Amino acid sequence: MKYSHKDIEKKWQDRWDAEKAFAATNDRSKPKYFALVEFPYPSGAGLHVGHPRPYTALDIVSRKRRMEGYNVLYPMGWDAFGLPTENYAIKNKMHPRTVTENNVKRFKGQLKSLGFAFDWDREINTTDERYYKWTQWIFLQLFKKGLAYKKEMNVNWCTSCKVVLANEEVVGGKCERCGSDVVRKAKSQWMLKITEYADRLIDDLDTVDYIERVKLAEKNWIGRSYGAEVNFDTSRGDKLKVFTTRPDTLYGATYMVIAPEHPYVEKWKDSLSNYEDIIAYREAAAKKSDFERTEMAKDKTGVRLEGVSAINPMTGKEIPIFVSDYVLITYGTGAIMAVPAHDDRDWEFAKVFGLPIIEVVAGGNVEEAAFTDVETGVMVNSGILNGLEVKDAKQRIIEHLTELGIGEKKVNYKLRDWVFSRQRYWGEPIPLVYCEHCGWQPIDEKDLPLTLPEVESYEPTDNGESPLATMTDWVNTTCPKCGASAKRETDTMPQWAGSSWYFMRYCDPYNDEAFASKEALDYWLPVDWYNGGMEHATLHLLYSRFWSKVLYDLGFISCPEPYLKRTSHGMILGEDGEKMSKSRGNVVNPDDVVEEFGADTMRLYEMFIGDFEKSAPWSTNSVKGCRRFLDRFAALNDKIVPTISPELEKSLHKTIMKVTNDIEAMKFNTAIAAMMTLLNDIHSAGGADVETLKTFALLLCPFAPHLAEEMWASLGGKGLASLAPWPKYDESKTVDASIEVAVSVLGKFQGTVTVAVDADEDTVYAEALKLEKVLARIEGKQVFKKIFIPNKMLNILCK
RNA sequence: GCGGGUAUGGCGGAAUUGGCAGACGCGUAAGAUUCAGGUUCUUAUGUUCGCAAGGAUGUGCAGGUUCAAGUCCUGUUACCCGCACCA
Repeated sequence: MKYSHKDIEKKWQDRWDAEKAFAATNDRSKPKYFALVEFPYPSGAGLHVGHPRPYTALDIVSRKRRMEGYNVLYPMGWDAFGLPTENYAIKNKMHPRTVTENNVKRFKGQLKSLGFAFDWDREINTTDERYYKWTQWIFLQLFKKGLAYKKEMNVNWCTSCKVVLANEEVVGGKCERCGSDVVRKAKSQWMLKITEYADRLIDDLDTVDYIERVKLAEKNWIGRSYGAEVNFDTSRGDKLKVFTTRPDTLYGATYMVIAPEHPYVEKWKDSLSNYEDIIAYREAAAKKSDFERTEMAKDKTGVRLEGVSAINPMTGKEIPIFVSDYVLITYGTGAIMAVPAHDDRDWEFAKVFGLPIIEVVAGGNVEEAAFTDVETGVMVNSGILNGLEVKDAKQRIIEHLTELGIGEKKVNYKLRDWVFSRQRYWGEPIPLVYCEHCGWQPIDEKDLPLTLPEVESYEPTDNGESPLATMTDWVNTTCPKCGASAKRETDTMPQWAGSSWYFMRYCDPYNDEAFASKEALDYWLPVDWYNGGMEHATLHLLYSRFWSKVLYDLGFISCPEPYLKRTSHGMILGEDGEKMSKSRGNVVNPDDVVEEFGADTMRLYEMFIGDFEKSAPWSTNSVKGCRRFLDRFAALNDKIVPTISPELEKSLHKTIMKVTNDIEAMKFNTAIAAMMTLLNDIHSAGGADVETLKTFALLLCPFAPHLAEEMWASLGGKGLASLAPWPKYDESKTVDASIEVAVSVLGKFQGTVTVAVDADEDTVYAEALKLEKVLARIEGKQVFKKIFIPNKMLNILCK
């Protein structure tokens, strides 16, 4: 059989479509399997060679599951709201919807050309009214549960996109998307209380099978730390509350620092003789972007509050208070007790301002550097804590502070609430109305979806208002509660909204009564295997877990964790080993590869390229190697023989075993290597019988489905190979009757002997003595010990 | 600074978890097929010494444990990815 990918790929794709071969069924008696890949943002650039890597991997898994008899759900959709589309639409004077439609069409064609076994009947699109109706509905549930609130706050403002960014979207002080500077700007924003779920988002990670680095990234991002809150008396007669993870060092607190934005600056205004200086410092700090602020991290600056001081509750000593931008208003209480002897930052600050450094944990030299070790030190200069280890001192002091009523145990998180508003057009409208009498009111659920109005201009406004704000007809409405005139919220939701629950919609995509029926959700959820990019560990993954937990608490779904298993793929780099980018000119277009070599080669290559979890550079030569393998596979069609040797049969069964196991372990590269070995074996043997070749075709089917179908059909296979039962191996045919055992003398390899499986030490030794090299090595010496590992090796020790 | 990861031929990568390092593929060389190029097939291919038989050496670097180390331990270097004044 001459292999021509152009002749067969379209043919089988059409056949799969016509037979709805990959549609999930309603047969709920079968075990289900929900395999999920992150749905793409349909950008104008089209599919990138990075996309097919995870898609192929889970395509292989889901195809295997289907062949194993599962009712498989492997869906695909479009995460289509978002800034790039809107920007492109503005630039080219098109409607974002048109841009989205075009891009989706292109993406879908590309995905189809790769032969993925997606259930296209369940295709979803976040910009579809019938979809975002339910995104809005879920938002309303959050609002009604008190998890959404509006807050005037300093937000991250991208100067180029003219939009507010979530903390997660700011990378190194720059906009994650466009790379422009991000500055702070005070704006009133909708917030979601993800912090209320911080503990569960950490603790429930123990119940799921995520690769470790994803769990770690989430834990670090949430940043839970245990410590205490302590109230310090001040000379104003009020209390200044701090959070510390080192309450054990309280005796060493020689000054305090509050953030420049701390409300006490205003509260204490009358007592502050240098109030102007403090305000000047605060304004200078506000002008700095987060990035600059971090850049200056090395040089500690600050201003002492003249006129107010505090009392160290343990030593009774009066200590000064400073404002400094190394203390963040957004973390803890926005104020700290400073212990220069045992904190690097406090130490640096103390050196600049000439403040006392008092050692309270022995073990270092606090004149040279802060001693921050918590494992080895012993408490000194610390009254009731003297002699204790740090760990015990922490506990003791918290008990003591609690008794005195001036402190208590406290947990803090780095995680901030989720900034949920965007001042852009191409997003889900937030379904809330502001009434002067009733405040913020949800619109009636019957009135959902609240559709995006047609506007003249999508341009963002310089004052930071959403383009929707100019649509007075749309904005002016009536209060759902009292009927008085009211105004709609004009901000839209962030792109993360639609993707926070999309996997649930796949379960029941046409439902108009609910986001999905309880029955469908109970059957399909949780997702059995979810693969996606590492970059989403702290964004999408966290957000969607949060929404899932809320829906779980409200009784809409039955699982507290949406994804049972999460894996992540490595990036595909350019041929030069650098990240693919237009500017480097190293971008490979998947369409070109499919055109020249075929989808099967493309799929095979992307799996063969290396360890699935690691990055790997593209190599056109290696692509050719994969094509060669398929050519040689197709050639088997002309090499049918009546029977095969026991050796070849063994090779077949070993390959079935290896491919079966390797797919589960995501070791797609070695699974393919095993099939290459089998192919070499068959060619060396001069061919194989029909049954062997049919089995081989089934093994290859998840990887290179088009050619596998073609081979299966030409060998007389019934129905589609994609729906045939997955091959089984005979355990007894995977073990060799005889085996090569390595022989070493004094740990040095000398050669191998062939013996029966499970041959004992004496037998192997007797064979070993027939090896010339072994004899030469032990000649004239006395063998005093033999180390024997059955079926592996024999090491002869002599002197 | 903190956290995580990686390091194996000319290249991408294997190695049953301590037991023959380099599977599989690419590339390269020689030969066969072909008018020729391409394709295909055969053989060789870590480095090094040697005409050869054969020897030595070899998994970033330096030690260690062990009969035996790519794999375990200690130290160290380089690169990649997160987070980053989080009290």
